Amino acid sequence: MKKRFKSISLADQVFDKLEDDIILGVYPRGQILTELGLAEELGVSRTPIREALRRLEQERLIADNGKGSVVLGITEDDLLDIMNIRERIEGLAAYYAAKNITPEAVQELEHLIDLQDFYFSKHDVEQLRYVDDDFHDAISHLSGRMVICDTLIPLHRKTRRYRRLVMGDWDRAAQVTKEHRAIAQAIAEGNGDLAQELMTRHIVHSKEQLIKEEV
Amino acid sequence: MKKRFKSISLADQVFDKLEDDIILGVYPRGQILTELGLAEELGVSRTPIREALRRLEQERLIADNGKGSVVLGITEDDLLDIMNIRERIEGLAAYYAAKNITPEAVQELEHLIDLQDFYFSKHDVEQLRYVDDDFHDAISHLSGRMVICDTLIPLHRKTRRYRRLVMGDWDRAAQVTKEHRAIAQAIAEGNGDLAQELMTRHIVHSKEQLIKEEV
DNA sequence: GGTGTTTCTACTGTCGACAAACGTCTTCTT
DNA sequence: AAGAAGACGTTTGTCGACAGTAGAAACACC
Repeated sequence: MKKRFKSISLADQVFDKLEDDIILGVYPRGQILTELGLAEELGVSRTPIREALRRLEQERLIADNGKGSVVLGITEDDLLDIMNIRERIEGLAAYYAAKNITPEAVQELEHLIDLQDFYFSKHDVEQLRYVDDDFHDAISHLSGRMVICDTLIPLHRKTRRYRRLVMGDWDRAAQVTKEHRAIAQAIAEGNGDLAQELMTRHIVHSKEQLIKEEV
Repeated sequence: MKKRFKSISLADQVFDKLEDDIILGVYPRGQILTELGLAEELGVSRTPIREALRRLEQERLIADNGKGSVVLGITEDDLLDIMNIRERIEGLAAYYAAKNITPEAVQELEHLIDLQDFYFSKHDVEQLRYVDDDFHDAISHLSGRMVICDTLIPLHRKTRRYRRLVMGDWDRAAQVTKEHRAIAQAIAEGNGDLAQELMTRHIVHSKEQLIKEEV
């Protein structure tokens, strides 16, 4: 049997945990994180902590403050900017995904759509949120354009916290599943222009929903 | 006298050097870099090298290959994607810059425009390239939107190599200086919509120029 | 009491060392 | 001769240690 699960390094684990905690607000904006403190808290040496902090710094989730790292997190302005950027870029990803479509890709998208329908029918908000993430990440990957992936996927991760809120609105969740299905179909048919337009509209809707919730 | 120059850590220096070397092609695509090899070559220990490699990995300039890191660099596809993304985002930066304009910001932009005119009159292509970089970075910063900065500035860095080619075309360089001046003026006047449109058109022109050169 | 100076403490930057993982080459067996 | 098994070398992941530094606190002096 092929080796399928590559061992995750401690540094990766620390990064995943800290990223999640910061995005979800476990570490609030303004909190100071020190390498030694985290090392003790997580029971590892400073080396993997350092690596994780540097990556968080590069994603601007924390900032070096001379004395420790201060948590920045995601502000409401950030969130608006993220949606504005996604609104302008994510259609490109869908376009290229449609242009590069393969039978395997179609299958992958269909699987995600099926999952989405399943969790929707079960009213499982948490899982719907994950599938939503996966759907958008999958299309980014299917575009085959690395720069687009690198631009979009960090933005997807940063919206995780708020995605939960949006998906909690059941009418919107129903609309999302419908829009996703239409996008997947356009991509499967290789209709790049349609996929691009549907995706852009989808993000615009999500942005409007988000603005509405914040008020 | 105030301490003005913060000491740059070895890791930062290594990162800057490697990033430059990869973007400018000193390390060609496909070359394998090992931590130990670089440590010996640069005369530092593996720790700062590791940190630099991880950051390069996050920018997808290299990829971990199990045995060392393989240089990816910037492909022509990447470059096209970068310009497509900038074309869609950089107008936003200009828009916000115009909205947040301050007297200091106006002065900074005017200074960059003056510099640009100066180097243009001296036919100094190399310096023009730097000023071009600075101009676009400055507008990103003036937008005051961190997510936009984080999206655009890495893309600016990655186009450094090709910017030199473009600026070598003297007609285009003249046009660039004119377009920059118009953008700076729109921003200084606080005209966000105009700044956005001028900036977008400017990037579109640059993209078209780039495509023309590659053929 | 306020201000400049010194000390102190906590943190980061860097290093060398050790162990685990992975591929490679040799060697043994059939 | 071909294939399997094991030894070897290279590279990375992780650790603890040491030095340098920057801010804070304590102290002395006016």
